[in-house]
Amino acid sequence: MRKSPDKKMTKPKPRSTYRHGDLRRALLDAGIELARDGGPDAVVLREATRRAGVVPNAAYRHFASRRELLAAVRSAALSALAVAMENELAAVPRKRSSADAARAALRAVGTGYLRFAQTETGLFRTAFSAPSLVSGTQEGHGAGHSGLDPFQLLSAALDRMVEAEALPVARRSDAEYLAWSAVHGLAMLLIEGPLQRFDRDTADTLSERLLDMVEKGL
Amino acid sequence: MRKSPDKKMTKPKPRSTYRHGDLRRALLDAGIELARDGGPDAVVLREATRRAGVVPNAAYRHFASRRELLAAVRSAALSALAVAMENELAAVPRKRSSADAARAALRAVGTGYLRFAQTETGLFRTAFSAPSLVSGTQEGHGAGHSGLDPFQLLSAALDRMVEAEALPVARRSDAEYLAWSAVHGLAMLLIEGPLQRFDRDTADTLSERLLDMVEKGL
DNA sequence: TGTACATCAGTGAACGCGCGTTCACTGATGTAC
DNA sequence: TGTACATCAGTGAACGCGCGTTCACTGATGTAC
Repeated sequence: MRKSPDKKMTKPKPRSTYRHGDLRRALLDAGIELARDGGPDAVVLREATRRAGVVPNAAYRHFASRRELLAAVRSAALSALAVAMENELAAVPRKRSSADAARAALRAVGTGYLRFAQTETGLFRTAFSAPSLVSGTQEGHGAGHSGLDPFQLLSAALDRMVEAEALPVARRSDAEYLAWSAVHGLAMLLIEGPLQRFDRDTADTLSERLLDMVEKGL
Repeated sequence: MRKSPDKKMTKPKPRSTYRHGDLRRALLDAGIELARDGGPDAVVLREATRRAGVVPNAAYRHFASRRELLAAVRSAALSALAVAMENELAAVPRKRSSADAARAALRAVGTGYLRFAQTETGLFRTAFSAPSLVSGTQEGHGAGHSGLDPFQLLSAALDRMVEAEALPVARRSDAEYLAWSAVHGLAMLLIEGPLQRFDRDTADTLSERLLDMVEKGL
C-alpha cells in the first residue's frame, strides 16, 4: 500500500563509505521491522535490501537465501518474546508465601506471553511460523536476557510451583504443554481468530480467567 | 514441486460441452483440494482454473476475486470441521447419568476438533485464516449437518453441562472461549508448532490430559 | 611512512516465475415467436 | 415442430507486478613488504 513513501523514508540513507558497515545487522533489522508489521510472509529479501539502501543481491553476502534471513528474524522474535516474559516476571510484587510467589510467577509468564502476542502481533506470528522443515543452521535459539527461551521460562516457572508445593509432582510432567496450549490458543484467537474484535479490557479479563483455569486445572 | 504431473493428472478432462456444467462447484472443489494440502496460501485462482480445465479468467464468472474464492473455501473448511465434531459426538457411548453424558459430549467436541486439526491440517489452517478484514459477502457460515457451526457445537455442549449440573451456572459465561483456547492452542502446537514431531499416541495422550485440565479448570 | 596488491562487500543487469486481473471476443444454449 | 435471436459462460491474448536468484564486474579496504 504505502510503498513508494516507504522507500523514500528508508532508502535515502546515502552511505558515505562504499562498504556498508554492518549490512547483516541492517538487513536483520529491516527484516524484523517487516515481520513486526506484516508477519512472516512480509519478510522479503528485496524489501529488506531496499530498506538497507543496498542492491537486492547484496543480501547474499550475508544470508544464503530468503529462508535464512527469515530464520534469523524468527530467532530475534523469540528473543523479544522471552524478554517480554522476563519483564513481566520482574514486575511481580513480593509475596508472603513461596507458593503464592510461584503462582504469581507462572501467571506472569502467561501474561507476558499474551501481552506480547497482542502488542507485537507480527513478531509473535513470526516467532511461531513453520521453521521450514528443511531448515539449515539454527544459529540463535531465541533466548532472552536470562539466556532462557520462552519455553524454558515456562518450565522454570512450573518447577518453582512444584518446589513451593503449589503443584503436585505427579502433575508436573508435560504440564508445560498443557499450560502453553491454553495460553497459545487464547493468543491465537485474540490476534487472528474470532476474538480479534475484543477490546483490550475484555481481552485482559479473559486472560485472567484463562490463567485461573490453568492454575486450577493443572 | 510436482507441477506438470499435477497438471497432467487434473487437466486432461476434456469437456464435451462448450459450457462447463458447474464451474463454480468445480472451482470450489479445486480450491478445497488446494487448501487441503497447502493451507490458505495455496488457494490460488490460476491453479484452481487449471484443475477445472478452464482458462484463468473464467473464474471471474463465479468469483469476483481470489479472496472471494478463498472465503468460500474457508466456509467449506469450517463445515467440514463441524461435521467431524458431530461425528465424534455421535460416536459417544450411552452413559448412566446425564452429567456423565454431558461431560463425554464436551470431550467429544474437543476430540473432534483436535483430530480434525491433525488429520486435515490444511483445511484446519484455512478455516482459521484471517477473514481478510475487508471481507465482502459472508455467504455460508460453515455449518455442519446439524446446521451448527463449530463454535455453536461447543456452546451447546457447555449448555448441556450446565443443565446436567456438571458445570456451575456461575462458571458458564465465556466458558466457550476458555475451552476453545485450550483446545485450539494444542491443535496449533501440534500441527505447526514445536509439538509437530510428536507421534499420534503421544498427541492423543496429551489431548486427553488437556481435556482433563479443561474439565477440571472450568 | 610509503607503495603494490589481494580480498571480498556491494554493483549492475538480467533471468524466469506465477500470480491476479482486464479486455474484447465467440459460440452453445434456451426462449419467444 | 421449426426458426431468429438475445444471453452470457467460457476463450484468447495480454498487462504489470514483485519476487528470488545468478552472473560477471569493480573499487574501497587492510595487509605485506
